[in-house]
Amino acid sequence: MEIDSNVSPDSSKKPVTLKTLAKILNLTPATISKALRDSSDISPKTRSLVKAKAEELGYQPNIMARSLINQKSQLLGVVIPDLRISFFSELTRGIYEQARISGYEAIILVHDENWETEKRNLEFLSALGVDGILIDAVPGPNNNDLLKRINDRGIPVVCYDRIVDEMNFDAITIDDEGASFSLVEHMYNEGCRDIVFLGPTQNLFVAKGRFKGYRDALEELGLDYRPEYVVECKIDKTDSYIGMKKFLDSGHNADAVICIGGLVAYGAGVAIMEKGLSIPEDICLAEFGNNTIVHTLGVPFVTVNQFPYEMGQQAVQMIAELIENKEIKRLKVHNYIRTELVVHHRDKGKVRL
Amino acid sequence: MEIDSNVSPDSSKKPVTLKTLAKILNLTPATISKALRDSSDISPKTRSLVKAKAEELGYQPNIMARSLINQKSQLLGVVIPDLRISFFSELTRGIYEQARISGYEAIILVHDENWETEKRNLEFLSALGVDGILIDAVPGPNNNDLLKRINDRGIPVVCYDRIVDEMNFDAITIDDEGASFSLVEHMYNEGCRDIVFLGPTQNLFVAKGRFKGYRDALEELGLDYRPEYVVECKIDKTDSYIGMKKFLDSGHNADAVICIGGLVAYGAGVAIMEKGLSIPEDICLAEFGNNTIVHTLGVPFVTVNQFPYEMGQQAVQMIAELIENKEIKRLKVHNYIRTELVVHHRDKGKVRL
DNA sequence: AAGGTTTTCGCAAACGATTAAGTCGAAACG
DNA sequence: CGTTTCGACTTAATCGTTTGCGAAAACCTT
Repeated sequence: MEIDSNVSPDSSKKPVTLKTLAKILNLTPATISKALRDSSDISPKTRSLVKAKAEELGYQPNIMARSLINQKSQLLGVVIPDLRISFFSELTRGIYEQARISGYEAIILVHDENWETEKRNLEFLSALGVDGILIDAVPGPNNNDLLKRINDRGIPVVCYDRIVDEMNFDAITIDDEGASFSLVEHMYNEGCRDIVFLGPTQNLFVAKGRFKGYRDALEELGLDYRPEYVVECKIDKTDSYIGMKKFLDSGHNADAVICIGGLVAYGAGVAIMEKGLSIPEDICLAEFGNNTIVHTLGVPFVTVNQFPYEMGQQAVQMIAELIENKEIKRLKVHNYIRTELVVHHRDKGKVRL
Repeated sequence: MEIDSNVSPDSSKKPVTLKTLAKILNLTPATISKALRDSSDISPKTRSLVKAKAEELGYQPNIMARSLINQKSQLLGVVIPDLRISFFSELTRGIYEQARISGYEAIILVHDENWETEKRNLEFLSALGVDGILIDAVPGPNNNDLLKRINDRGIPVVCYDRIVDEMNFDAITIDDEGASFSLVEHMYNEGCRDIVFLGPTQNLFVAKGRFKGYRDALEELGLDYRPEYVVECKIDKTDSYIGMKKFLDSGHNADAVICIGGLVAYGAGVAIMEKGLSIPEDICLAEFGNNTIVHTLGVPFVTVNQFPYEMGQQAVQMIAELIENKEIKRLKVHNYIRTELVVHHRDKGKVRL
């Protein structure tokens, strides 16, 4: 501890407002406001005078006050599952960078796969008065009513990555079905025949799609669909660990595991390695999202790159458009973003910047 | 594209305000406001009547309006370098979870090691009217004036992880000097004698501290300080890659590299492996923060765990206290958070949930 | 110089919520 | 029964901005 020399005892402690400037310049707040917004109402002389003073005193328009009167905040609410997953942090990056470009500021909130947290987030965003909401929802219909109410009050909603079922919001996702199909196909070509699907299979657009791709591929490739090879688990590393462990203990053979995401793949990977099996020699591990957490297992795996940054960008573009022409809109838009199958090898020379 | 059945043609599209409720219940907005806040001014009957109606219509107090009149937003501004680095995302998690507990909502913005972005972020937060600001600053004094002005206007500032030089804000960091010292000591005990320091060494409290710990340890251990073993680079994987590459190409021997953070360690790791050297057999790699990105190199490394979650929590507690007793404060507080030396091994059985 | 036009600025209301002060009627008191 | 007190609600001001309208002053025009 040391004496703080930076606290000027009677520094103003008051923000500079229109009123402050008005008083100093012997004008009214209205005039200052107009001058700063380059209204033709105000003479060029006064305009530059005002601007100079505003600059000097470091005037900053109060966003809250402005939003109140304008009924527009230029704020975008973003709800996202978990920033520690690289897929999501990259996606978030796409969102807030594009948001600035489009003239908005992104307010980012995490729901942590918990619908009550999601509820709080949505309520907060709505109460804050954001102009639109981007949501990567918690599985399940828990907050559908709330979302509907928010949407009914004129706040557009766009889903990204995961779609909120039966709500018909505009959305941007990958082609889950197709990507999942390709993944199974790839495994097949590598010689795998006993392919496990790990993750939720319902309640979630993503889950349904990826599961359908899995089933369709099996059929197309002439493999039997065996329900015991579908291991249901939550999007959670512990839950997937338990699920995978149980499967392995049950004595079934597997030579590939398709996981619905990075967290699930991580849990599965741990279970497999604990069992003394090696990846990919004994079991091929696959997931969606090319997540960093899977890399920490230190073993090669197969992944579907979803270009999260681009997904974030496009989500913002969609919501921006919705905000700007609210009335015209009558159609549900569902855009798909490209994907790419990536096979990681043990060859460490391949590590890239 | 499909017809959107969810757009109710003339759904109100109007948020429910105090006025709305007032009109419906034949009362004035003032009464509603008081009723909802359980003022003894209002009779129990009316109170429950109002509450019922508010619940029914899903009334949400407008945060902007409330903040305007209260001159308090219950918002915390958080500026952070890069959410893709696990140290920061974990820290952010500590922040927003503690923020809720303390009754605030955290507005998270990323500066991306760019001082102009940092400036925009700070200006936005100040204009938004946050009650306090938490900052993990961009190195350099670029925004010191702005920070000072914001602070002078009564918005408390707390630094976490990195300290803003010469500003005397309250802060929470690790004991950079001590941790760095221990790291060098550890390397020495492992037999390393040619230890490189990689990263910035100035302009940044963290950098200065870690660099000082490095120098002090060398001296204590009886090793020569050789300036050519200090490789300056920015907190950026490409820049550290270039720096490390240059060092290796110059023919110097090294058996350990202490990197200032995860990004730097990653770049260094790539350079080392590209050179055909192996980690840790030829060169030990060390960093601060136990960052996931370093794990993606797939090699064992040494790290200083900084307990980012706890750091975030404590940062919030500090700012909350500052906000709540603004006038009393006269001392600069600098709290230190514990650290822990972690040595990662190649033994993959050790992978944990 | 008188009338007309334009420029330049002030007035006042509004956004939604909060709160001190005020009102009005009814119960309580001596 | 007159007066006080209190309960229950309303009025009005406020936070910082924005904006339509009105008014005064300046500029033309003939």
